[in-house]
Amino acid sequence: MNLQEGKEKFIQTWGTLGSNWGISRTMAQIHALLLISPKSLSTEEIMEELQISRGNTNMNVRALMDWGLVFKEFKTGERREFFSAEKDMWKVAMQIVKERRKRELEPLVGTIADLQQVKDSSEAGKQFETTVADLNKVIGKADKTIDLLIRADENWFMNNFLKLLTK
Amino acid sequence: MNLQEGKEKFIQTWGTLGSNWGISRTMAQIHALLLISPKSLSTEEIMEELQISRGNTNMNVRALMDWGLVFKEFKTGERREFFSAEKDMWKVAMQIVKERRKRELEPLVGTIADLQQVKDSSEAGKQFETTVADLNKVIGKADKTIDLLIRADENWFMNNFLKLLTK
DNA sequence: TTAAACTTTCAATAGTTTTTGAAAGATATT
DNA sequence: AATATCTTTCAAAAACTATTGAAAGTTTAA
Repeated sequence: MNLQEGKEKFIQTWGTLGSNWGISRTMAQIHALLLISPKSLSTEEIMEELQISRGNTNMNVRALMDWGLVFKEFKTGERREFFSAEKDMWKVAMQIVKERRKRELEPLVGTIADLQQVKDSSEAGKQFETTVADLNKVIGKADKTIDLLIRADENWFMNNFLKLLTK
Repeated sequence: MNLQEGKEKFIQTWGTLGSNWGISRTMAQIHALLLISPKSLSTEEIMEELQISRGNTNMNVRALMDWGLVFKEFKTGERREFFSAEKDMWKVAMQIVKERRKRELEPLVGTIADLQQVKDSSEAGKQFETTVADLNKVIGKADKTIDLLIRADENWFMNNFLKLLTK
């Protein structure tokens, strides 16, 4: 497999993976393209490389910036914007975990609190209460685990950063 | 909020959540319905409760069985099949993790091995190799973590099971 | 063996999501 | 101030995914 074939396969794979995870295929493909590109790319270059329209490119690049996975870069003497992705895959994974927690877990916690207000002594009511309480426990556990993971990671990063500064 | 409203909210919430995770909305709704139902339900009852067609019900119930989240039950003197969901939410979460690992992580490992065959000394080639190698490390880490999680869980279960047997 | 009860399949349809591309909106340059 | 370059928006179209419901298939009972 040569580089060109490898790039295509990587972009396709990342795209498919993304669509299994509620991320649009194109968004994941742009991300993949930027991940393997040594330099930042303009809208034009992304359009060209992935054969997609300007609007589509713009929308998805902005979504990637919302996710904190892609950043704008300005080049001196250039009016256009250039985009580049965070390359450290561990940071990428952490960022995705963080964002999903914010977008999904947090609203869920609120909903469950509401559902726990339901009181009903029928058999169906009992099962409902048990399931909701049990779900609440699992969500709580997941939330704590993710929190721990993020904290550990941030400390690790902070530690390295400090080491670098004081070296 | 009364039980009926609570049930509807639960089913809707689970459905939305599912669709963020690449699971079809209806599949997640059937799952939710079975989770809060104290008794197993027939196709007919699921159709009625969620206002969906027979074909749709059948397809999605089978998909849930594929995921190992729902089981057939036979009642004596009944020809129809009844369905019930695993109620222990921790087991549910574990089962989802296991299945996703099998369906996504495992194929990915193969693809990455292929991508690591690419050799190219250009700058673009270098970045490609670095990204793929880095991704490989993160995937490996994730895989090991999940493996540990599953093993720990299975041991825990096995331990409890043994305790129960020898009590 | 036939009929009844139930499950599965699948082509057509409905619904949802993504993409396009042209127009409008910015911002910089002359 | 007019023009050029680049970015953003959004309605319409295309692509994709889910759902229906009737027909075919299967199993059980008489």
